[in-house]
Amino acid sequence: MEHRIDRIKKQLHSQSYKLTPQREATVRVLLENEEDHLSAEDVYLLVKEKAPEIGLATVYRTLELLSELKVVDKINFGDGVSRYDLRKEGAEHFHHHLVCIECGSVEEIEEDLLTDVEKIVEGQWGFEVKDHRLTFHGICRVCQKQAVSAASTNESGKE
Amino acid sequence: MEHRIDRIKKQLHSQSYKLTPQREATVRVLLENEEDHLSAEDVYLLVKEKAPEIGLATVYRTLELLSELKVVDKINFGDGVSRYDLRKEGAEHFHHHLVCIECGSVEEIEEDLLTDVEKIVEGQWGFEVKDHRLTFHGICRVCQKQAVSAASTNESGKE
DNA sequence: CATCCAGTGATAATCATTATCAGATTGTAT
DNA sequence: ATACAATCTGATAATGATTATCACTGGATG
Ligand SMILES: [Zn+2]
Ligand SMILES: [Zn+2]
Ligand SMILES: [Zn+2]
Ligand SMILES: [Zn+2]
Repeated sequence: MEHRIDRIKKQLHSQSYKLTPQREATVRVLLENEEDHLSAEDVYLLVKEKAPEIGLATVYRTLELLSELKVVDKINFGDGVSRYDLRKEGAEHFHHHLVCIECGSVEEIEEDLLTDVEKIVEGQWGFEVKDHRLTFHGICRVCQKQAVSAASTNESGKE
Repeated sequence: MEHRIDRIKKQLHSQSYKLTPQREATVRVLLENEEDHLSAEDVYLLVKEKAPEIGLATVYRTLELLSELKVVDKINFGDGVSRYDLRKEGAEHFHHHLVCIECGSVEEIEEDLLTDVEKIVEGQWGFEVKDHRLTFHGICRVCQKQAVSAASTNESGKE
């Protein structure tokens, strides 16, 4: 934790930005909720618990700054809000997501998976890939099981 | 053109929706600008040229409806507006996009490219893929050429 | 005809995000 | 320490996209 804060601090300093208390509080919230996909509002409410004096605008500004520095990636799952996702240590690219259309859960995929596809895109389309966004929409493991058990219940009930 | 309108008409009827004049005008605009990625506002302005009496709300409603019927796909390139992209005839999945971070141009990729990746996701993550969104961010062919020629100009100018 | 109801247009309301601006904080030169 | 400039912050207003509301229309049904 402290280690990662230090790295981010250095990254900020390298562009002559400071790690102010507000920025640090925001980063801590992101680190503590790394598995989630928080909106700016979500982050704001969580930061407020520790640093009640912080303003919403500052949270937006901080997230924007972290986004420029590639500390976080901004992503949109189509529900009208931007979400902010910490980039894993040393990750070259943004990771992928599995969004369940039944329960709304979001799972992460760390593996790159796109190496071959990017080669094709570079070779065949002459497009120099810098980053990507890949999201799959479908049915998660849990919802699949529920569908199966619901079906067998119906069957035994001779519906 | 008429052929595709007919198919969409049937698709609407199959869910007991009607192809009203407003809806038809909207669909025609989408067909005539298939290569673009229009926002709701864009569509509204274009439809107004032919059917000046149409209201913005109706355009939003129509796009939402077409989206549910999978006639169009709603996509967000991160610029704060939703864009609507006609699904190609008979296409199983949404197509992919190449967004240039220099000039903002958007190129399309019809080829699926993700068959293998989806197999992995289904096998290894147990996730049943229904659809996907894949966007590459990078430098398009044109901007690459410009960068090269700019560099050689500098060189010959002994900058 | 009377009734019903999906669909429509105008416009108000909502909600996320951005802009503004005065005050606080920091670093630095004197 | 004092003065000064630059950065940063919080409150709040403004913006802009999208959604909700509501009265009205036109076609279908009996
Ligand atoms: Zn699920
Ligand atoms: Zn994620
Ligand atoms: Zn370009
Ligand atoms: Zn497209």
